[in-house]
This record gives sequence, structure tokens and C-alpha cells, in this order.
Amino acid sequence: MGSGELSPAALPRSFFDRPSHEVAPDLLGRVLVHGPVAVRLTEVEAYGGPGEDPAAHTYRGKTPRNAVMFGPPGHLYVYFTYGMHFCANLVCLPEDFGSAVLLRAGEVVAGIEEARARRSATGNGTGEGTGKGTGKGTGARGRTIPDRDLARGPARLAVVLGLLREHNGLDAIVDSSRALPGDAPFAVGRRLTGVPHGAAAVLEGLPADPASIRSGPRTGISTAKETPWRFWIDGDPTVSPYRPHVPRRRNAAATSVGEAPSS
DNA sequence: ATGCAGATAATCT
DNA sequence: GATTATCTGCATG
Repeated sequence: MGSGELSPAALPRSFFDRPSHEVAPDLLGRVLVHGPVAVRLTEVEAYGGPGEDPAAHTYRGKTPRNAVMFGPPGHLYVYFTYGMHFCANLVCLPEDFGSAVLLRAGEVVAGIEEARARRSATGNGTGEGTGKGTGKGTGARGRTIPDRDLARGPARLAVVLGLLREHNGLDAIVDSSRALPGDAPFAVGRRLTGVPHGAAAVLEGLPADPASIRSGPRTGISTAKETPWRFWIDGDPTVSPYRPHVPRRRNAAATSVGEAPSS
């Protein structure tokens, strides 16, 4: 479709040295490259700093897990959650202020075969939910994953880009002029962009038309539900479906304090 | 199309 | 011990 050309220029660190809720909408349409796969961001969520955003991992201060968010801007904050998923963020504001933008969904614009292979593979990150009636773990799932679903959701996006625990803290700011001839170039749109092997970079891409940007409450959180810091490109098929947070009690009888049996 | 339940482990109380 | 910035398959309309 879009035969338009994606700009291969890398975004400077200063782009991220702003409040996350300002960076977030500007990130729509940009392209995150890591290895052979590139994703054009279509949905993101901003998370604020200590004391100001109850839904943020940094709300209660610095811990080993969220330490990267207190580092310099432009780095990846990758965390593990629900015992099986990784989610990726881009750190905002200067050192010592913990905030970031969660990358919720995007369109795979390069390395689609590798992306599909990663999503189809079992045994890593996102695979089979309930091992119930699913076929053997031989790898392929029954049906082919539609293109638009490859990176539709934060955990899926992380799988597609190959972002794991070891990439937490990886600098996503790359000096394009530094790319060496030996560094594998990536085809993004119709142009080539050099990103050193093993590095990640955020490219200019085609910034979303401001008129097409929508915003609303963030997904899957139990606090600060009103803060409209989820941003997406209206009408884009790769935007994930909104899912409100649902508290789950593992066992009604297990809690020490019994719930009132009212309806 | 929408909704529910289960999976699974790091992190924090 | 509870919660979690989620995803998937199966059930139902």
C-alpha cells in the first residue's frame, strides 16, 4: 500500500527528553528497528513519574526492575509480566526522572517473515495460552497469523522485534553516520538504513497526521483509569482492541477474609 | 463479534 | 500471598 517512503533518519536523543505524554503522540508513525525486523508504531501509552502517575511502575520510586527508566532518555525499558510476556518502552526525560512510553502496537514494515516465524514459534514469550486442546509443540499453529495481528498488542510487538530481558537498557538512539559498511542494512519502505548489528533505533518514519491521532484511557491498568494517555492512529487495523482491567480472584475461598455473598 | 478462564513467574506488600 | 502496563482458545450470540 503506502508507496510513500519512510524516512530512514534516526531520531535524536533530544526527541525523548520531554514528558512522556508529549513524546507518545509524536511517536506514532515512527519506525523501531531491531535486527531484521522493523515496526511502524500505531499505538502507544505514556506513563509518568514517581508520585505523579499511580499506574506507572515508577510511582513508588526506583527499584531494580524499573531502574532503566531513571536512566537517560532513548533507552529501552523491557519488563517481564504475567509470567510469560515481555513489554517494551522507550524512556523519556533526563536521567533521574522515571517515565517512559509503552509500545502497544504497530505494523511490521520489514522482516515480516522473521516476524511471523517468531510469533508462530512455541516455547518462547507469546505462544499458547492454555496448553489445552492445542496441538503438539511442534511449532506451527493451526492457521497463519494475519499480517495486521503480528504486532497488535505490546507483548506481540516485543516478540516480533525479538526484545527480551537482555535488551532491557539497550540504547535506541543510533548515529546513522556511524553505521559501518559491514553492518546489516535494513530495508524500510524502499530505502535502506544502516543500523549496527545488535543495536536498536527509532527512525523518523512517516509521522502520523495529527488529525488522525486519537487518545483515550490506558489499557489493562487498575488505577488512574481516567488519564487519557493512550494514543493511536485512528482507523489503523494494527491498533489493538481496548481491554479494560479485570481484577481476578484466583480462588474465592482462598482469601482469608470472606466476601459478602451478595449477588 | 464479545466474554471468560487459565497460564505462569517476577515483583512488591 | 496478591497483583500484574497480557494473550490465547473455547464458549456463546
